[in-house]
Amino acid sequence: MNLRDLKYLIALADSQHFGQAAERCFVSQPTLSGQIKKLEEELGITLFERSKRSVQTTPVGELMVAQARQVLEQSDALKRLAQSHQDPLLGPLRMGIIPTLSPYLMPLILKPLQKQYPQIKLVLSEELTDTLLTRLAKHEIDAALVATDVDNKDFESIPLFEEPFWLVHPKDHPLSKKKEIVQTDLDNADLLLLAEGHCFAEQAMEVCHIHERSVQGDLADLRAASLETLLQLVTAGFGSTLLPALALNMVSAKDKGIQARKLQLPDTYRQVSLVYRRTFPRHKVLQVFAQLVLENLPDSVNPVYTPD
Amino acid sequence: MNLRDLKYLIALADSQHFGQAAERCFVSQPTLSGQIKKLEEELGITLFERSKRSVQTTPVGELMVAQARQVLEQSDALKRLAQSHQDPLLGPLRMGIIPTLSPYLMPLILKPLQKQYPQIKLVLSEELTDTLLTRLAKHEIDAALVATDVDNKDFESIPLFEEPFWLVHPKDHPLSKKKEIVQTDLDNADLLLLAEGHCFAEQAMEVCHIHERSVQGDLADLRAASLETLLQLVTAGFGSTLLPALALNMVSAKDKGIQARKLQLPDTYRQVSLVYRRTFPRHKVLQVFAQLVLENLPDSVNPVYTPD
DNA sequence: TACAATGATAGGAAGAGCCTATTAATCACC
DNA sequence: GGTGATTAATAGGCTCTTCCTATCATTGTA
Repeated sequence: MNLRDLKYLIALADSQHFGQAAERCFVSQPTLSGQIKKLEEELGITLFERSKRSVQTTPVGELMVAQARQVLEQSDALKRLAQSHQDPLLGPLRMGIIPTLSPYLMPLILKPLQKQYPQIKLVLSEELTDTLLTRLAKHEIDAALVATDVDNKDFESIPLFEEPFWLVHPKDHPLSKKKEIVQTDLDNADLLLLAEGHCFAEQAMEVCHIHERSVQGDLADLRAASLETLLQLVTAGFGSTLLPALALNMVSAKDKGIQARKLQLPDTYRQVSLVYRRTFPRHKVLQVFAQLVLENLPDSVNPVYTPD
Repeated sequence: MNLRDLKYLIALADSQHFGQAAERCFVSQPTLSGQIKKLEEELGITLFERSKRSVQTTPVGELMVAQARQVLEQSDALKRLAQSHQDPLLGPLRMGIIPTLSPYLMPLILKPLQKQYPQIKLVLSEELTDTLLTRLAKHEIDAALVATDVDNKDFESIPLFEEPFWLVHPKDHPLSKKKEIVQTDLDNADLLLLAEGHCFAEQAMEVCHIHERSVQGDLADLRAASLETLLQLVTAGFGSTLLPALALNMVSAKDKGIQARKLQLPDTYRQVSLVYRRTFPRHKVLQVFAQLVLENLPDSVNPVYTPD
């Protein structure tokens, strides 16, 4: 049995005429005649009572025709469903993003995204890099915005921008007297950093060559769960911290008692990129997304993405 | 698109493994692989995200799979429906029957039919021969029990039995003194017959060689609408009448004031047969029906049907 | 590093579907 | 009553699809 056969069946039931039904199906009369006969043999029932001069659907045939219409209706629904999903921009885009980026990047792009590409339905998950990559591998998310180089042959990355690190300390901190922040300053800055797992902490320490011992709280549980908390601690005078550039909007807006200073050291930034499975079929939507991020970045970061 | 393709799609979605899915569909892995690829191209969407090592259904793919299940479910329903109608005995048998036969034959066969073939659903229509044949041609009924030879190349007949004519008259009628009824007696019998259209009246006159003038009521509206009415008239002394043999059960049971006598004239009977369209596909159910009628006839009629 | 597993590709064989031409039967119209 | 038109079925041949086997490329594992 075949969808085509069912079309023939319905055409013949509608027209009660082999020739006309064949025409409606764009085949010759012998073709339709033969296929109907085969269908009858396969189903084991007579669908049409033929005289030499006319055709009439049998009562059983009517039942079959009604059911055949159901089948074709469902298969048409399938085709329509497929058609409505041909646009790769359409459908949910399940995006993971790290916590040290999400609250500062997302406000910048959500509105433009909604405006320029209303068909893209962004579903966000805020989690640590490891979790994101695991979920990416499990197809639970489609892509992730992370700040680490990903070395996995299943994944590919689109580098988006470089985000410099800034030092943030209370205004009455000894460092506020210095014009420029140099390497050794960091070692004496009473640094507060995020808890384990946040790539930002490790990256900051690595690229800024900070020794473990320069960081507070390893033992005293003074490592914070979010940049927000961290900033609260700095404001309260517990020490200084490093923040990624995008997080600075928050600082300037909120508190006058603290000071933010761009590091003048080389390579003190992190690179944010969009990671996705090499096999992800809707590559287009990622390009669109990357492009849109770039168009809405502030000057405090350096774009690196170049669309093909 | 094809029902087979949808089976492949579902198998692959279920097993997430080309080889296993192919096995489940009794085809080789390259076959399934190729067909899935073709289906994806036809639908214009990626149904599965393949890495070198594994397969995963895309979100759009999941939608398609769900819809494909709907299609296959409906097509399975069609097959089941067909299967359940393969028995030609099954389903309604729309039977027409003439009024001078129905009330006497049907009581004899309905119970045995119900008992021996409970799957046959008899739908009865009681109408004059002409109407029955018209409806038969229009496929409104499947067969008809009539008492006339049908000469129509679209129709075929199964002769069932010969039903003799009896003369019925009041006990105090002059004819009751005669031992045998002969031709000339009929001309003086004050015959009452059925109204126009009933084949029985015409047949009776024809086979018994009755002259038009021997019949009452042509002008005085004394031709009755049913054999029941006719019998009432005879009982009331308005004259005599001819009845088909099966109708005699009624007479003997009801009234002692009248007398029924079998005609000893040659060929004074009518032949009851089962008429159907030559093209009617469920010939079997008609044979079964004819056989059953025969088995339940009283001795007052002569069976003529011989099953093949 | 060799081997097993997996999906994709190539090439050829078998089958299904389709078309044209024709037949057989019926109907309608002189 | 004969002739042409209409209609469904059949025959024969062509084409496209589907399928198989064999093979390759890649990846993970022992």
